[in-house]
Amino acid sequence: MDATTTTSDADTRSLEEEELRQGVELLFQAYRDFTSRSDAILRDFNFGRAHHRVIYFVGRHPSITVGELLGILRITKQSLSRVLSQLVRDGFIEQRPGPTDRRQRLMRLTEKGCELERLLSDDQLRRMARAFSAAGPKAVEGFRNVLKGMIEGEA
Amino acid sequence: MDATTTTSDADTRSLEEEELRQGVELLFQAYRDFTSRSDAILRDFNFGRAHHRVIYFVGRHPSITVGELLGILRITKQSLSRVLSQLVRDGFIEQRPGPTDRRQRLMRLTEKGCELERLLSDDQLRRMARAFSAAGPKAVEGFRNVLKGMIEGEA
DNA sequence: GCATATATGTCAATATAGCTGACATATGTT
DNA sequence: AACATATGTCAGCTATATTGACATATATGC
Repeated sequence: MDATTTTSDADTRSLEEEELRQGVELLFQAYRDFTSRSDAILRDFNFGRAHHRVIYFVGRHPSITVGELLGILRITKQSLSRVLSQLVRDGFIEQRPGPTDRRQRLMRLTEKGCELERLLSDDQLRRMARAFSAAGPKAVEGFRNVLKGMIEGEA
Repeated sequence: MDATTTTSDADTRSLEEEELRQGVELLFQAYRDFTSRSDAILRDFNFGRAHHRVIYFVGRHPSITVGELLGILRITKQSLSRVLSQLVRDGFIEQRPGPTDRRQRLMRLTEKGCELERLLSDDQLRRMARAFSAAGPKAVEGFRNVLKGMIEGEA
């Protein structure tokens, strides 16, 4: 009945919309596969994806404050608190009072935290590297530009 | 202290790795913003993102079976069951026994389901359209190619 | 110095979305 | 008849988020 296997009622939609929907679907699947790997490692530490995100962003923004991290993650401080206090307690992240504003807790990865970060990132970076080199530099630039256009405020 | 504001210890990493990490970060932020919008609409229906995904994929693959949907979503039937039975009960999705294999439940959106699908997709499609047209057709192709390279098995 | 605002932490209750395991039913296949 | 498959369902668990309320330390403005 259907000429196409996957996009059955595409006929009733414009080509342009079909292109957009294909983009949505690709993004969903890529993100799903992208995040579906480090979980085994995390489970060994009794951690979840939330811990990964915290480790990632603290690693990338050393001396970040709690408030800034909340801004990046867009979650509540209560949600962050649970994972963050575990990470601090277990020695993956250390906090120091801010030099000028001592209310702040500046965070950075410990040596142990760096190791875990690398362990966790490895698969994602490899996957990204594979996709980048398969698609080529021009494609990578396009990838970046489209993503930037999708990010809030960067439009 | 830092010459760069965001990527402080980039200096100790290769340019290539920095490019990959930038990709990871962009993907995270884009996906976060991309999915952070339809939620208000969903809440009016007492639905969550899981419902959205089911509606989306049933809309895109009419006559899909439960098993196929599970394969796309990569969740367990118990997880799917909760949201799917709500959607069927509330008349957004209808199920019919398969014509050849009557064990199957072929699913499709009802009229009501189509309306909701459009309502939910609108924001995401608009956002995608904005990013696509801002970045240009070459970038869109690159975007697609990189994402495809990140999808399991498509490497 | 007092009042107020900010940065952070914490307690408690709740919701969503996933999981595993076990078992049931209907139907198809051999 | 025996077995396999597609689906459904019950029960309990976990992770991750939410809101609301309140506490503490520190900054800042007057």
